Amino acid sequence: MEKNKLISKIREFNRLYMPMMKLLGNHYLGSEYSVTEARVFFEIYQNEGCNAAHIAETMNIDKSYLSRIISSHEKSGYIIKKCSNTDKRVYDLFLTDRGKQRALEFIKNSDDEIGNILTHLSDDEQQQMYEAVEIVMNLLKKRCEK
Amino acid sequence: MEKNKLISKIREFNRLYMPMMKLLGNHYLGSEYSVTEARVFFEIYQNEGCNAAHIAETMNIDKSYLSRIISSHEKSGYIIKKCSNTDKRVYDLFLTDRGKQRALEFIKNSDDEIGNILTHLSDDEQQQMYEAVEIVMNLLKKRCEK
DNA sequence: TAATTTAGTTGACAAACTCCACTGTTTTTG
DNA sequence: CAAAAACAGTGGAGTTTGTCAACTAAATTA
Repeated sequence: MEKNKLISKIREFNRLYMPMMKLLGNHYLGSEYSVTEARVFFEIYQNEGCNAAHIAETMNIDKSYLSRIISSHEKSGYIIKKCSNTDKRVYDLFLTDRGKQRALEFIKNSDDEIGNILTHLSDDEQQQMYEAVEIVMNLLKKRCEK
Repeated sequence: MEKNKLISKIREFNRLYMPMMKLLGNHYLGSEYSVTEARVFFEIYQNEGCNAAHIAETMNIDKSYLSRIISSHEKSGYIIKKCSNTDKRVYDLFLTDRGKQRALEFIKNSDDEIGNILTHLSDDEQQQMYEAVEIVMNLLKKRCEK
């Protein structure tokens, strides 16, 4: 009963939130990258030295497709593949300096986008928003811990 | 200062939320539909009698691609196109009974997915979540009103 | 050491999406 | 009102994005 109310609230939230955050569509925030390409980028950014198998698993994408994306990012000079010391099949993945710079640009764009959505909020409302988001996150995270 | 904290909180939220809700990837909740195809469906569900131009604008997709998606949904017996009375270029779009039924199935799947995420929450936590989501939504909506 | 599994690559293909030119209609404007 | 411009939707042809299966080479298992 209560739960159904919550569920439909969340669906309602999703319908509002996703388009507002421009999280739908194929291009990452109007960049030249597809969402998938950008995510691969961030995956390495957040987890320097990870390998393709790890990315394929966490992103749940085809390894052959991923292999090509990685090659392409490498050709663009954004990432480098270092053959692993412990396993010659594996490449450890790193962002180049240029790649890190690019990641920061992406983050800046994303922040600008979000900032834009928040312009109308007073300091007090921003505070309320922060607290509410934190509550939601903490409740969602409890699941992950199990 | 405060605002930047809020912005990075929201980015953090997005990183957690999107994969958890399975809102990334190409297929709508594991259905046979692409996310775009499913959204066209919902757009008509929520706005019976709308036309293609309207959908193309709100979804921000190519009109020729949309035209093909609409044809395909029509062939599948999910929607019908009624030539507009007032403008012979335009078709008013409606879901068939079968289409409405399909929409309900989609919603059910989505609800199940969300329900799954919430299973570990106590009644009290569900209540907290509801209130927090509502706060966020109301704050976000203020923007839309302007 | 032979059999199996794993990381990554490649080729061939299919699905998703875009671009542009076009038809027929409506609206604008001179 | 007639010509021009704008608009809704369609179709052809292409690009991009993603999938599937077969393969190489290395690591693991038995």
